Amino acid sequence: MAITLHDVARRAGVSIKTVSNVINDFPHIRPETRARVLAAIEELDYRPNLTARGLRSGRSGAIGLIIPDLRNAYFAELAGAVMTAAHQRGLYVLIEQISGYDKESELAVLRGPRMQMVDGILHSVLTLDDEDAGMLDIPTPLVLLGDRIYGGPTDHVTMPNVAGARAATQHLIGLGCRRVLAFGAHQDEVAGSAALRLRGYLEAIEAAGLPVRPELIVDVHDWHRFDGAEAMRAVIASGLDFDGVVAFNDPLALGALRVVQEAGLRVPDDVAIIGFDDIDETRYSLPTLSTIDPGRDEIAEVAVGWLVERIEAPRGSIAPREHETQVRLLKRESTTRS
Amino acid sequence: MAITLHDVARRAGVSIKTVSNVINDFPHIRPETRARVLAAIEELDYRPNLTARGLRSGRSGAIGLIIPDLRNAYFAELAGAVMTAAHQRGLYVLIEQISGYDKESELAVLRGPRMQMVDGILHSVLTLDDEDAGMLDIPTPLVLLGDRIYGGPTDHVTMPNVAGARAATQHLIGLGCRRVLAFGAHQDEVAGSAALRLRGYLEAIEAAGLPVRPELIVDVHDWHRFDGAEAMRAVIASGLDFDGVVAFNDPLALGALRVVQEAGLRVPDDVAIIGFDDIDETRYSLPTLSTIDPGRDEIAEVAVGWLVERIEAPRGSIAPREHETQVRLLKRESTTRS
DNA sequence: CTGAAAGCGCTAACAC
DNA sequence: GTGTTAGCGCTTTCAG
Repeated sequence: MAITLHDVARRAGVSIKTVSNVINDFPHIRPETRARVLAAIEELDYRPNLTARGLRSGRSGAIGLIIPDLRNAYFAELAGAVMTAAHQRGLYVLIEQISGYDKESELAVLRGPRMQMVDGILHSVLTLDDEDAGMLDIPTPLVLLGDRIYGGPTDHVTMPNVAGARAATQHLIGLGCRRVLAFGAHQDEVAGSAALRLRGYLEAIEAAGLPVRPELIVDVHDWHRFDGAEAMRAVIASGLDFDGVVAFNDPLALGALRVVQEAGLRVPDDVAIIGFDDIDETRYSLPTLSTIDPGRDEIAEVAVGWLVERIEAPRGSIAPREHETQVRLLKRESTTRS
Repeated sequence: MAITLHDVARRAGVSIKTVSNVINDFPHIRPETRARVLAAIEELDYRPNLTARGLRSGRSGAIGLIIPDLRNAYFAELAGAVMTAAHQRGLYVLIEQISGYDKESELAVLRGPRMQMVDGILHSVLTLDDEDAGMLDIPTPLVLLGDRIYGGPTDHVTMPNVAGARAATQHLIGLGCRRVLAFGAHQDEVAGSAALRLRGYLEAIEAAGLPVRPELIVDVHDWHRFDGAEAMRAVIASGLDFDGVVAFNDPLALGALRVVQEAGLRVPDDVAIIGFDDIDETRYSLPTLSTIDPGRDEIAEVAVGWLVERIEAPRGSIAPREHETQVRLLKRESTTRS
């Protein structure tokens, strides 16, 4: 059996309350008493039982992080940033992946037993949209990540999806591209990153006075490297003519980059390619990949900060807030024509 | 305040024990009583308080996973595999990253407050070695991942580091390479993946009757893509002559791959390159990267299975076991000469 | 400044 | 089959 407060109290010749006071840095303790308690803690190698503390105080000291998939580098990097921000505040992070690409799976995780014991939840929205805002009005403090829910009941930390995709598309048009692929669309959806990035693409095309060509909008359902490669293979096999690619995330872009070059096209001279998210890998592909920096550390820092505020404030006392990070276009070799 | 067992019991007109019995699928409950309780649970939307259950039962339902760094794709992919294996057994996973590259940081995580509330720990060893085996004799069930501790007090699931590196090196020698770089060594260490992979390299060089050239052993401390690129830049700047690279992990190989090609060398014709770990990305680089498959899913499955056995068995009743996955050499373009 | 006692929500003995 | 009771280890009143 582990050492408890009682053992320490007995050893130090005080009551458990005094030990508890010392541990929790209560003021008004005589220095010699404190020293005696500290010595007892040291000698017995006492560690407080966090479960018991959690039961009594109603706080677990954990926050939940719900993300689509750790194998996606963007989310792994985001998870790392969230863990760093949380640890600085003495919290630990319970990561959950959304098992399926549908609303039921997503809500199941949010309401599941695992998220029931955390003090607050950071939820990177995958399929939920404005219609589902009501489902998010849960008792646990919640901060949403990613672009999808507007007018929701809680805080929302986003990256500038529309503006980012618009900037990326404008950049390619500025390079002289006239047949730019929107690569990774989900045309059956009205909200979500895919829809917003497509909107940014369309805005840039129209602003430049170019025609919107439906055949240049390529749907790719999953956003892994593999899917980008497969989709690009199909595009090339179809004989479609194109000279630029705005990929809706970096793995898609990297998969496409590979296949484009395999087909004998030069990047960026024949085809310019730009991604989205600035995962580490984009700095070391050949050629290096231009991309949109979503401000990952800033997202993590703001989101954790707001979540902590919500955990500490009475429920309902904080009105929904929104934070959008700054767009940063990172120009690398895949869009630098000599 | 949340709904408790008492609320359900009152609603159903039974005692809390009966409700508890229903929830825990005890036999010997009259069907109509069970139905009444279930209805009350439904109506009140009751969810058991896992913290209270944990305090009472001494089990939290969580296992800890200690890994060096989530930003490293290998560990992110491993974490995903571990979460899958754990969820199948109804456990959740608490991931912790080791903050610094030293024994103190590593032991601090292992003994820290967060790992104190889990039922068992999966620890992917970073800097600890045989000397530290004693430090691992902790009360919490523990299964070690990665190659380093021999004769330790607990189970150990490893990948064949020596054999893998030997196979990789032999593969390059078979291609005709005579000056093969060992890329990513930590020559100040005697244990750990770096030391084992170096040993495999040396074994293959000697078995082939080639001279061991110290200048071909390149130390690279961190194993990120960036470090691989920087180290390869230095190698090329130094004018060192080489025709093959056995990189000790995939990001190192990918960083090197990039810089080698930038310098005008062709891969695999001038320089053949092979990595280690089979991260997803190796399938989509240009050229695709040959690598060693460490059997990630197998590692996760065996490790979680053994950990669960240890959690359920009395402490000390299971003798230390070892499991080593099979070597699989994946030949891709970076080592396929026409 | 420190001690005694209550109780967070649940499970596990043991009655009935 | 079901109810009663105790207590997991801690924090939190409330006395003293």
